[in-house]
Amino acid sequence: MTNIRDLAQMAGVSVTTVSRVLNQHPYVSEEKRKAVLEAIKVSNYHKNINAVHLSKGKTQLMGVVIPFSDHSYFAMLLKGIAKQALEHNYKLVLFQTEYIESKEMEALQMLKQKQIDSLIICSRSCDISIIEEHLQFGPIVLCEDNPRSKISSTFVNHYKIFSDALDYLYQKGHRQIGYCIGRRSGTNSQNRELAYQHFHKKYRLPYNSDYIIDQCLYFEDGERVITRIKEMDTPPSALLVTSDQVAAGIVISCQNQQLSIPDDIAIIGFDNEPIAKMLNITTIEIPLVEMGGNLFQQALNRALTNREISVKLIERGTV
Amino acid sequence: MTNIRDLAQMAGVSVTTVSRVLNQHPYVSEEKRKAVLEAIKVSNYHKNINAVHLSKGKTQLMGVVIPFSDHSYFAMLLKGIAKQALEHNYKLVLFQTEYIESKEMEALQMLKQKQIDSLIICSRSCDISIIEEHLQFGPIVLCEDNPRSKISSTFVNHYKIFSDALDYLYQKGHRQIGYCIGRRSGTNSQNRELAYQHFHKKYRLPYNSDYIIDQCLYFEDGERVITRIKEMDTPPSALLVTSDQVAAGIVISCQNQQLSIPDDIAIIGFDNEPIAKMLNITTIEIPLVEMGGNLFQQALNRALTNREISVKLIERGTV
DNA sequence: TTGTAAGCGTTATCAC
DNA sequence: GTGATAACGCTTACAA
Repeated sequence: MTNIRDLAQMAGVSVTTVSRVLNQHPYVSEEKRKAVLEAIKVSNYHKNINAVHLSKGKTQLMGVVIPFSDHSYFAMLLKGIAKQALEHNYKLVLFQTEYIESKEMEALQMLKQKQIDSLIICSRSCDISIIEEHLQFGPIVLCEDNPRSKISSTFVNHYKIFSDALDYLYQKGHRQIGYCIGRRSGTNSQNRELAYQHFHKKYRLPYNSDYIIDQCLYFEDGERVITRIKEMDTPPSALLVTSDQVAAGIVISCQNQQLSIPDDIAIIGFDNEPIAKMLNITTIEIPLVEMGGNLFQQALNRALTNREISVKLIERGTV
Repeated sequence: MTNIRDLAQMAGVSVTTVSRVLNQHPYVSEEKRKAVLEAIKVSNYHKNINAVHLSKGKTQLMGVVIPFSDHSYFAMLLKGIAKQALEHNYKLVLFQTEYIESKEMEALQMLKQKQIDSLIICSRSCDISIIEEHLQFGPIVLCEDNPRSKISSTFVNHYKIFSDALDYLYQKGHRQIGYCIGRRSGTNSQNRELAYQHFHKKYRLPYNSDYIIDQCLYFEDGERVITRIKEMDTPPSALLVTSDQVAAGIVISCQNQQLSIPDDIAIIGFDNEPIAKMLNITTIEIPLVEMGGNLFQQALNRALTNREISVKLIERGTV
């Protein structure tokens, strides 16, 4: 492997001059530039980027933490991040954590060790205080509403969205409303649960924890939801489903099992994915790709910013 | 940022000893080890991994090229790769190319520049000769059947699979068979097209290029397929659909448009995703996660291996 | 416009 | 067991 010193020797110049040519800096005579370029060509030279990284203390690598790479919500966030990354000449290092805390720690570890310049955590498992401790090693951004934290974030107000959606269903006459969620433990999930509790208090409705169905991540989970609902003595008349994929699975399951939508059960999905349009599912549009782009921008800066993204109810045929 | 030299000074030992402790090498007295460990603790020291990379000439980073991160086929391959990566203490650098050649070139560039140790290309855009040229910089593996090439690969025999599936449909009485595909230009796609042509020759069936429908990637593309088929004077009686997602979209579309499956049109999907089971779709099971794992293994070695993975027809209700 | 030389933070070789 | 010291390949003051 030929290096910058070999090049300097071949071209009969100093390493500085070679470096200048390599990084298109000014103040190099055309003559020497050509000599260097020639040397590069004949030697089939390529920069060792690790040396650059060590020297500069930067890697142009950004870490992205997601629990599952085959889940549409995260895939869309990732799409937005990847697009911005490309434009800004950053590469992405992917951490697929499956919500295992130790895998998330590995990402933080890499930030500490300077292998990545900054970190986007799309869904967090480990404690917020641990994240904060790592802030000294580089920008970290989250995709959740964490007031009074020192961490930048892009988020939607899940409390408000859930409240509004529940109100909407209430206006439509629903009194027994359940919801489906991926996991119950995240910040976003907890905000939703809070909204759910407050809703029941506000309208003095009986609170039924059976109506909260978790582990709803993929299309096929919709089947389980319907099976479970059919077993209930007093099933909910409406369901908030925090993923259009799952909502779609529910709709299909209902077809298979002769349940009528929205008469037997009303459905509101989330995200407004194409599948929701196709199946005519009422949903709450969340601009995930845009959010991904915003997360990237925040990770690029050191500034502390918390940006709320607004959403839109798309009324279709499942309510 | 404290470094290994500071540590040596603090602990009153040499950098070598510190390095030994850091890398758990033998031949360090318990006494000095403790001193070093103590220094590490009080100084909040962390290795600069870039220096390690430079020194070792390796990064423990593996590149993965996929066209779309929100496509289930690639998401599953990625899942398998990520799992192995974790076990072998490798991190993944993701290149989302959208089939744009220049983005694939960036991945090759990083291999050249030693920022990644090896590269897995799940779906290739650029010429095979370009890949071969880059083989000198590190292992590159492909996910396609490229006989007589010097490139390692894990693949399924798309020619044979397609031939068998077409024969199967022929036995079931179908004479007008079409197929849906993502793009027509990849090696895998061309093998399938070849099988399709040979099938028609073998049974002396009229060949109708309208029966090949491309750009079929996502669930929602199923709708377009059905729209198109309904416009045909002599529509196919069966469809090979190279993705269960699209097959599922087709099945739903048929429901919406009062087409009966398999009477009006028979469907065979690919991959055996959960959605196929749920919608009772006959499909060809491809162990994508396992293939991903195998790709990783090959990328880890320098040996040239070409491994064919076998598949299985899962008979359900759409044929 | 050009070059010298001092980093960047490790690992590896070799002598003691 | 231990420690100098030379790589690794690049960037960047600073000097000329």
